[in-house]
Amino acid sequence: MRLSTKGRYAVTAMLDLALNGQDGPVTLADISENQGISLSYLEQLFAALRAKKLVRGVRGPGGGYFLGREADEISIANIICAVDEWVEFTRCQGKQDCRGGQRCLTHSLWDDLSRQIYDFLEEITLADLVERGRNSDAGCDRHKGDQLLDEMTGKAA
Amino acid sequence: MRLSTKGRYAVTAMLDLALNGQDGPVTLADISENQGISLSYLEQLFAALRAKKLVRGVRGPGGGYFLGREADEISIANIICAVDEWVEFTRCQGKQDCRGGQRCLTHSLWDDLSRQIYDFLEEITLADLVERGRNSDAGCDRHKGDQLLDEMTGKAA
DNA sequence: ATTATAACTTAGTAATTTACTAGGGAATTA
DNA sequence: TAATTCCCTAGTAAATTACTAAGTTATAAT
Repeated sequence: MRLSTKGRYAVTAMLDLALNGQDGPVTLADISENQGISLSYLEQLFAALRAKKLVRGVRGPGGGYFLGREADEISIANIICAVDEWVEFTRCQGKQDCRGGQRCLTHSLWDDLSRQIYDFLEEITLADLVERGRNSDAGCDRHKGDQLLDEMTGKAA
Repeated sequence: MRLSTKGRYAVTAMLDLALNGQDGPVTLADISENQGISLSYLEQLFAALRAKKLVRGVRGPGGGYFLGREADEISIANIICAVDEWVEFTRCQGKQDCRGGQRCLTHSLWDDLSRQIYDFLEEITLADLVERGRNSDAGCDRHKGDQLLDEMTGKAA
């Protein structure tokens, strides 16, 4: 089990697709600028996401990326697993002896926890996040950037 | 938000304390051998845990470490935070502009998720893990270490 | 057809984090 | 006094992260 900034990059990039992929594909160049992640690093992340069919690429001019499935069919666990490959279960696999059960016991307790976290993240989908964000008026502090923000998001001034 | 092998080390070490700290303190040397973590690395981890009052050290011969509070008063979030210092909230803090709301929106959605994970881990205590492990018969493959393990966990043979 | 676009691929690298080694000091017990 | 164990600092090898560079391939527009 692992959860790092790499996973965060992947999730926010996928959120970007979920939010902006309605009318046509989203280019990595766009995401790069939106999220402040280098283009080439994004390409690496998306290679992993593509391998797990979480995104679908379209080449050529006007191309870009779509979500590989509906947003409510993609869990956070799916995304994290794709880029962080957390198959880090410590079920003392033969090699490492159990040191009288003590090490093995704590490992097994950790595995239980790891499983709980996985199940938790498996239940949260991209669609959930977008939906909850919409409801709770989650946005940045609306102080001075209001006009600019409203212009871009299409709200009336 | 972050969750790495460092956090796992900290949690399993704390589990070690919870399991073996009933009758007297547990030495880092014991934990080192139990968990297969280098002594000096453990000292670094415990420096962080000590700073957050999650453990209490006793010096001198016969010394070692106790839990700083009762096992049901120590959450997994407490432990992870102590060693991984995940204060990694991306609430675009003035410096980084919002790029027309787009970056800020996904960041805020991530923060929501991060908060959800935190709340989840805040609800799980060391005592919970130990208890659930006992109930679900979580141990290693019960082949040869049975008697020894049963002795330690106090089960009848 | 040619050209521009944007996905794909590979190799290399700076920066950071992880996990450890080494060498001590300070408190406490025997 | 001596042994033990926590405590502290500095240095370092290994791994990971995040990026740069330099391409190739597929597709759409001209």
